[in-house]
Amino acid sequence: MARPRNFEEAEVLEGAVKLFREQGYDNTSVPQLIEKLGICRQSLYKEYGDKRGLYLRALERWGQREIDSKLILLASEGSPFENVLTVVRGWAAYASQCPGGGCMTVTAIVETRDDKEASAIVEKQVDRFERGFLEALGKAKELGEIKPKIRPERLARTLISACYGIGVLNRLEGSAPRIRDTVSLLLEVLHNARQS
Amino acid sequence: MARPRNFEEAEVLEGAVKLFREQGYDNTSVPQLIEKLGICRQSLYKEYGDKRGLYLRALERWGQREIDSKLILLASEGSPFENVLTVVRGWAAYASQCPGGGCMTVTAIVETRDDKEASAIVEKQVDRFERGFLEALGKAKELGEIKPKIRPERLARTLISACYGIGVLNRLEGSAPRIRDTVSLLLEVLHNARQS
DNA sequence: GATGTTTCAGAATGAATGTTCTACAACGAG
DNA sequence: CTCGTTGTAGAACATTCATTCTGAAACATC
Repeated sequence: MARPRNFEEAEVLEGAVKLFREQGYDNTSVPQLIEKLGICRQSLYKEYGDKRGLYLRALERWGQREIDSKLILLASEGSPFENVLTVVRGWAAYASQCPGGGCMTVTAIVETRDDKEASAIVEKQVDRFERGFLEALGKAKELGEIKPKIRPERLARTLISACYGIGVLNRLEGSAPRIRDTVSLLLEVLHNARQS
Repeated sequence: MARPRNFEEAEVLEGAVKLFREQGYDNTSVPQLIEKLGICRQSLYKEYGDKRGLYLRALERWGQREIDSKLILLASEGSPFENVLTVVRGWAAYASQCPGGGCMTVTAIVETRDDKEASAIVEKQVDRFERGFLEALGKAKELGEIKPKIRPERLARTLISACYGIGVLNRLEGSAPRIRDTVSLLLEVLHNARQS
């Protein structure tokens, strides 16, 4: 009953994630978004309200995708402790594969410190990630995979810190050795926590 | 032989550090700088070239001050290992004292990813910091304060990662427990590395 | 084929940005 | 005092930004 839209919701959001992730919020202009996303001005404003609206949706989508994949790994069958190791290794591998490139969440933490709505989205995702670690470690403890005196909460929180620390340093050229050694030491800590 | 200037170099730079640190580069406007720094437009441009010039100077000053204070602590008399502990504890204490507030270096890493000059300044400071840790840990090893099998490089790199990881998380509300546990675990790792 | 509705494409708008220009003020030297 | 120099104050400028507005285009229905 009307002219068909020329864009696909999913593609637009995906493109927005890409642009905002690579360039940040301020350095991505509306004209640029229009050009790269294949959506016209009017539709963008009709669909998302404004630039910030699109950003928030993109941020949420990025976090959802990023964290979901980790949670699936953490909750998958087999040894929960091994799953934790897999996620940590994977996080590090991702960093080393795209040096300089980056996690949108890290950018958002720094960029949107005064935007409560954006902060809430980020916090939610980080919390989900941490809970994922915590549940896996809790299960590992129940299964006797880690020593009784180890506190899963503390380990989970440290893993989160390490992950986002890696996320920042990955933005800094010449930090590959730092990331490598950090992960190596982290894995050693985990190894020591293991019930042998 | 001319009209005396109405501003003090040091004050201007100090104010610029404060503003850029709190708000970032993009969100700090030239009018705002003029208003808060007590320097007039013309003088700002004459003295620093442009806004970015002032930012680079401010970034350098911040890094200089921040890292210098750590290096002094790390190289001070007494046990080098204890000095490392002091700096780590101090870094964490600073974070917990100003939650949400932040290290200008962390912001710069994220904000200025395409600015080679700014990146160079940041890298230089981070390297200095890491070398400070490394030298202290090296001395500690010579003195037999840490176990022979411990590699100071790896430990130093990990400490850097942890510090800047803390710097990011400090921007995220509700991360105080994460920071606390991370430091606690970090100190435990150091404790285990100690030659008892 | 005409009508109604939704999308599209781009011009128009108004505010904010960084930077430059202009006129005036304050000093030291002659 | 007068002149040359340097700093100040703020107007003026060009650009860019996010956003809104305008008119044509593309479909479904009648």
